[in-house]
Amino acid sequence: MRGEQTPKLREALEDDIVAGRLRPGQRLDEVGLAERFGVSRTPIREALIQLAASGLVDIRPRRGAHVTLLGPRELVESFELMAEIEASCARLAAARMGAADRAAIAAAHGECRAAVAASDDAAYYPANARFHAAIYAATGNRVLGAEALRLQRALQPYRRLQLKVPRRMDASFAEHEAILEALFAGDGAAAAERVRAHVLVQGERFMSLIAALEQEEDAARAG
Amino acid sequence: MRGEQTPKLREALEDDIVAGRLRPGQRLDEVGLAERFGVSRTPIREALIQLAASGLVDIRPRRGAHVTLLGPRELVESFELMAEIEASCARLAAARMGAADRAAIAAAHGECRAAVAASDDAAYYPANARFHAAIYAATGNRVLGAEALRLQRALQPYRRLQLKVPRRMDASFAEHEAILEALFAGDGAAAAERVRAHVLVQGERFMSLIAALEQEEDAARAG
DNA sequence: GTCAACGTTCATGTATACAAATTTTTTCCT
DNA sequence: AGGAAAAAATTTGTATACATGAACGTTGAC
Repeated sequence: MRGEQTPKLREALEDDIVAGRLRPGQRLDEVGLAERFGVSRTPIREALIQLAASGLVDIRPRRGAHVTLLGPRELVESFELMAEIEASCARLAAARMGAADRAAIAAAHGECRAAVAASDDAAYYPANARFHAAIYAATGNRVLGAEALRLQRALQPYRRLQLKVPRRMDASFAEHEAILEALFAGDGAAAAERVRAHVLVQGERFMSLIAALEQEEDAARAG
Repeated sequence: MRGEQTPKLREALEDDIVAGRLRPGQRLDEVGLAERFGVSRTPIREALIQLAASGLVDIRPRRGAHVTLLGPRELVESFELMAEIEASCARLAAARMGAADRAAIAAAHGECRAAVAASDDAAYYPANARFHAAIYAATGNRVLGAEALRLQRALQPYRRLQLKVPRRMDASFAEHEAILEALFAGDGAAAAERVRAHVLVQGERFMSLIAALEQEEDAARAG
């Protein structure tokens, strides 16, 4: 074959997972994927290994690859890590961001506001992701930014579950405003603390939702 | 073949890199490694891909795999990320650690003290790593701890360069004592700040060293 | 009727084969 | 002799083949 296949395969599978077309826990059959993409198992395996490294896929020896399904504990811990990293980003961004960073953050915030005004969930998600990513970029630290982005993607499949939480968008946007205020005032400590709370509360919301879903499942099984 | 080879290969190569037997920048020839380990290229490639994901190896399409060689900028940024993550670990550990965690931290600190007393560099390195790892574990957050450990290993090859910095061990140990004091007093904010400074100053020491080395090289080339 | 043991089937893990690309070496021209 | 172009050689990326281990269904016994 002509070009390098593995990177394209990795991106395609990553998009499928992040976008929710492949659900957490779903099996990723090598031969099936190979047929679907018209390649051999070799580049499929290499792509899966890379996805496993970034946390989107879980490979267990002789048991195949599955879309990562985080348990309650891992989910809480992952959100705590995300909260810590994002808080660090906010603190550093408050101290270092330039005019372009400021503009990018404000622009993403504007997109969020538009989505809230239109009550458009589908539009709020990417705008929210861009708002956070703009803060990562404003740190000027690419290694840190890449790490934050990796975690953001790994947790994205679980954010989808949160769609049903009532008035989620409004609360999220209000928190964003408080974060932006602290950032633009150059108050790194306040920005960090607000970001930490913003991310942690998301994790807690998931936990409630997951607990509710599991209770439903238990009830369904018992009934 | 009998067992799964890829995990063993990954560990062996990881050890070689972390221990400095494979130097940053060094080429990792697939067929050479395959012959050395008595396996085919397939598991070697898979191990290299995993190492690339954890940051120890750098793979560029059609140009082969090399032991990761961080440039000055990436090195500074990586140490900043490490400092932020370790600071988070310290803050959380101060709030959550139990008696067993306390004992593990104190034990590792004792090993560091012994190495300092004996002026034994070779013994200080692993003891230092265990001291930091004990703090990661004391957070009770395995995801966060795994992330901290991954970074610790990825940066280990560069710590080796620091051997020549005079009185490094004494300064490091004094900083450890201050960190331990804050941790055991339950002062998360102080512990976090002291850990952050402790890690950041290491990064700065490397930078000075690297700058000096590069100047030497330039001088050698010019002379 | 349920459970366990066995055998079949299928997927994974590794080896080998082949093609494309990069690097190195050689050769030719200035 | 120095450099550029071409050819050889090495190396990566992918495909295919094969062996081992796991999942599944079937059959038998209690």
